[in-house]
Amino acid sequence: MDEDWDLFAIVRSCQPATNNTTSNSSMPSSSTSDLKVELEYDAFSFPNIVHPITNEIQELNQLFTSFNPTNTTTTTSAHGINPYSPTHMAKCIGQQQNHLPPINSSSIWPNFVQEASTFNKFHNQHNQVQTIQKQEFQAPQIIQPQTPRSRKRKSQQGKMVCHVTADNLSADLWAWRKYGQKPIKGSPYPRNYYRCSSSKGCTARKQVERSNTEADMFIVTYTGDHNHPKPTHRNSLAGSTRTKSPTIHQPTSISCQANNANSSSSSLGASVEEEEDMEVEMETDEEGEEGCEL
DNA sequence: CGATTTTGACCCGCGC
DNA sequence: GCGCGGGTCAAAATCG
Repeated sequence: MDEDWDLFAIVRSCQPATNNTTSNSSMPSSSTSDLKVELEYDAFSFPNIVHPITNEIQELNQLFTSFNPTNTTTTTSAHGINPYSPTHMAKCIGQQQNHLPPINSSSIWPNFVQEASTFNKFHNQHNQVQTIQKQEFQAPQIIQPQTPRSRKRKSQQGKMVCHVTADNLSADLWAWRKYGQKPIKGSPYPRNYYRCSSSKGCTARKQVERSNTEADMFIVTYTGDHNHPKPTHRNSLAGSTRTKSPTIHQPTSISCQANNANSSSSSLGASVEEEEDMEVEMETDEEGEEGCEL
């Protein structure tokens, strides 16, 4: 069976380029890095496990979707910005990043909620001037760039960077389809490019690369916006690996290094058991981001 | 057959 | 203007 889901592929593909040639042949299991791979793989052996908290983006999405009066309807502002998109939220949150404490979820969430209220105000205002034309998530809602294919540097676009462990990687319920892999200058690990496969018109992108300094951490960069509801469970086909690497079935328990209770997020039905494993960097688009403009 | 991964080629923003 | 490098495309291979 090839149930080893795409995290394994991610992990495999995030091996240093020097090891890429051996990734398909055999999988030595003695080194510590391989043990880590097994652990990560094991975390992916349970795709049905729904992590209480998956990642910041999903929670943001849920949070702000819950604030969205239209709830299941993607709302795009007249300026082409979906105020409920993770990316846009990241931008806006980032603008108050200066007075946010360092990564401390218990204080982050109230700020999110506060932001959500602000957005709700703006959103309601925009609803008065904009007719929601689509009841479902469909491609026509996508704001097409003027050029068929935006080549704007991602570094200049709104994005959210998360430092996550493999566990958190596995907790991403969105269906991602890999569309590219590039070696990154200065990094021994390649960067993997994923797009959301849940909806054809979805512009959400995800980049995964292994951390240069912390081998057990992954740098996940989210860009773009989901224009559809979050899937309730993972697509069984999504992310299935095609390589014939031997499957590794070595049960290992997933260690939760951080079990800090988080009251603010528990109200969302999510326990933040891995908060310490996940760093979220809200990177703002410094150019042309008129605050939380809508 | 449809969906995915792989991977080389291509595009283009950006720095010099 | 040029080259580098990041991001995307798309054909081929693969799998369920």
